[in-house]
Amino acid sequence: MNQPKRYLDIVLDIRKMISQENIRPGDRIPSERELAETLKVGRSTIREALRSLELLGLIETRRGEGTFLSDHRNHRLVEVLSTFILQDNQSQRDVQETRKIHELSAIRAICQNEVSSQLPVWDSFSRQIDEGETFLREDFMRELLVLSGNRLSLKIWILLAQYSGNPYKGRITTDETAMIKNILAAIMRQDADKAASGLTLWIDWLQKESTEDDHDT
Amino acid sequence: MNQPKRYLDIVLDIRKMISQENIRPGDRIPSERELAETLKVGRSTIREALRSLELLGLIETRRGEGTFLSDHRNHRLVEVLSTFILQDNQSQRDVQETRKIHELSAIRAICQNEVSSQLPVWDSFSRQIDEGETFLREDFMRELLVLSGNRLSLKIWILLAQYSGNPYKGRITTDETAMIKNILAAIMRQDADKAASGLTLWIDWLQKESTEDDHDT
DNA sequence: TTTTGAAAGTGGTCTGACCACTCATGTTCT
DNA sequence: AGAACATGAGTGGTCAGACCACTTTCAAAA
Repeated sequence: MNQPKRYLDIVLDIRKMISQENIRPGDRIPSERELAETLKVGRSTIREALRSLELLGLIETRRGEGTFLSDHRNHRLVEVLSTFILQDNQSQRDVQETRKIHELSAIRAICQNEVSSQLPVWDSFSRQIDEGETFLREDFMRELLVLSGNRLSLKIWILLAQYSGNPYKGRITTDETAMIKNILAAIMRQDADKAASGLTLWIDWLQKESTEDDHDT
Repeated sequence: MNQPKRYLDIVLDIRKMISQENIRPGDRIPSERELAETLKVGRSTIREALRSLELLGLIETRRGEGTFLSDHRNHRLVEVLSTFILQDNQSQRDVQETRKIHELSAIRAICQNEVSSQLPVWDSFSRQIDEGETFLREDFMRELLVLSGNRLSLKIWILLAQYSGNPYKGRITTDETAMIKNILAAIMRQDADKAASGLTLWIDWLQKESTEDDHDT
């Protein structure tokens, strides 16, 4: 019977402490020595837990200052993780697929809401396309997630977006303008099914495009 | 000029070593002491890197045996992240909504697949209802997620299920049998839209039924 | 008043020491 | 010979203490 790993308990303890003390993103958490004494474990054990959380981007450490709850704006872990996890095809497919799930649900939610489907932002996107301006695909997608109103879904999506390479990272090309305008039109007339199928079309097209362009970092 | 974190380099070094030595999932990687000597750093630094990778589910350590490349590419990160993500996002609505998103996507995926939509399990559910047997709502939902084939989505769903408490925990009642049979029929004739709308109906009904349980921690 | 610098506090790293556990090897007993 | 046992080497788990590099603070000096 293997003992449960201490440092895992520590991770949970720290999390509990954070919620109990009402520590918010950006706030400082107790020092390593302090945590070690409070939780009655060695400092190295504390550090193993903290380093794990740091690699996940959940906390941020600054030498000489302390350890802080992160604002969820960090990438650090992503490159590392992608080289490990995403080598597995099934995993990578799942990430893409799950991301798509959230995007499709978001666009459906928007269409079903009279307010968010009539927002000037859609017109603005449409006008940008007409005027030959480009924008980041990711910005468009993020807008969908934000306006869907589901903050949890948004957070999950942001995570997945970090994991899922760069088909979304670029700017839209003229090849895509027709598809996007279709989507925008569908949103503005609150046609959820058409908007969803249009978005599916676009995403699938994007992923097909990116499989031909393969880079290594 | 802040020095870059050592243990982050170590993570990359270990990754490089793994690919160079052609270590595959399930294989053993060098011991901590060995790594420390090879990479010319202290053992504690090595451990911080390894613990991070372990929390991510990338490696597995067994006391007395060694450290191994993780066999199953599990997304343990989701579990850890969730405890942090959900802490400030206590809007139970978002959790329920996101859960629904995954359930609906799952049932759609099943309908669009000739194999999974024709599995005997659906007939089995149907027969159980006819014979007056009951089953846990959660078991039905889990079946959906499992058969959707997206393991990441399943992981997320399991998490959300833990956080979203009650409505799914019970057994089906006679009030629901008609709705469920509708859903099952739609699945078996691969009617994704009908299956999805039927499931929506059921879920909304469930949530309406239990509109008195509101906890905050 | 402003500047300076020493001290305290913090994370980063290393070392050496135990402990608990697994496994292979050798030894003893039957 | 075969089986049960004992031992020791190797490994991860944890701890304590020691430096180092860095930041902040604040009292002393200019």
